[in-house]
Amino acid sequence: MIMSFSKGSVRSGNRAAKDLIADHGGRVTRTRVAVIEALQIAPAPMSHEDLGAALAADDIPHDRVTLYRALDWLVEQGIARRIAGSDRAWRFEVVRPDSHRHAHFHCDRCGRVICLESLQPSSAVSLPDGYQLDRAELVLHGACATCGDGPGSDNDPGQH
Amino acid sequence: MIMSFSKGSVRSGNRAAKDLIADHGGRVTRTRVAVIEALQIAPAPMSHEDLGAALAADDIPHDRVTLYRALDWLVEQGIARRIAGSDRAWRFEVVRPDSHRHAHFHCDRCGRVICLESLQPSSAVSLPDGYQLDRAELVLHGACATCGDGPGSDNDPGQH
DNA sequence: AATGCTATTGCAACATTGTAGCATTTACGT
DNA sequence: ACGTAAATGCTACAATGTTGCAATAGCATT
Ligand SMILES: [Mn+2]
Ligand SMILES: [Mn+2]
Ligand SMILES: [Zn+2]
Ligand SMILES: [Zn+2]
Repeated sequence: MIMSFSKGSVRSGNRAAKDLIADHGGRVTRTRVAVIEALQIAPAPMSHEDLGAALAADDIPHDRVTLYRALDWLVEQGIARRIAGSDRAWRFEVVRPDSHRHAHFHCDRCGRVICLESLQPSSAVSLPDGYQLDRAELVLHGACATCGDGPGSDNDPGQH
Repeated sequence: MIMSFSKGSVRSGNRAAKDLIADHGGRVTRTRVAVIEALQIAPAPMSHEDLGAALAADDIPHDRVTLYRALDWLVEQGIARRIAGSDRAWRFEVVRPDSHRHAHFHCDRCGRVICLESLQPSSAVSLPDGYQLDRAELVLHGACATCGDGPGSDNDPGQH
């Protein structure tokens, strides 16, 4: 039997996109596969716009709505995670077996978001009676290394 | 000399809206005053939509855009604070002299947001080199007391 | 390999939340 | 009471999603 690796085999901890989809009882479609693979190689959470551009760059035909629905499904299935920034655009990251929930840094100048894997929102918070905690989102705001350089340099380096 | 209190004199710690505006060098306008007063009596952060409804209920004519601009100005001046929920709508709260930045709870079922005044995002986080922290936003997600009651009761009690 | 079922897609229309430009009005210092 | 810049109130426009529905295409079965 021949074992073949999917073309973008990426880095350790990532499962083949197709298997991941099939194992969750979904149909393996062009857009789903492409989105998972894009998220797996991404160094940071990607917005819907980022993903659309990534697919386009790979000549993968896709529809805006389909992309939204693919992402919804991935999140429902626990394959991806949704992150709300301070702009109104969600960003997505693939859920890796090793990594847990973590905080994010959102650069208010260029809009880039980076993962702070080592910073996990403390879950031991006391809520009012009757309130049920599902998850905590911690987003730090400020200027990233690139943007913080020149004082007052509010550049927008392509990335959004 | 006669000392008159503004009609909605509200609760301790709140300054008269007009003074607050004037002290920041702004012009005292209908919408600004109404927004501040609405936020001062509000038990929880209000969305733009909430505020529009509140003004309408008080028969205060206002324009959508003007409301947005009033809120922008209040935030710029540090009179109000903007909170990003997980829906795409910002919410606003007045900055009281006593209270500091704090976390919020966002009910994913009814959309209500409540302040967790006692929970302040820890500011002692270590960021990558060159990153500059401005502020931290911590939002807890789950079900509020009202929504958590009946299992699976995803009601939407008017409040959004 | 062809068939059938239904999960997904693709398109067009719509919804929500916010911005931009610009002529008109209004707050307020004089 | 006046003059003037700050705010307003329109009308458009932009960004980000969602809904409905007919057409398509995965994939299990034959
Ligand atoms: Mn992350
Ligand atoms: Mn609050
Ligand atoms: Zn940046
Ligand atoms: Zn609720």
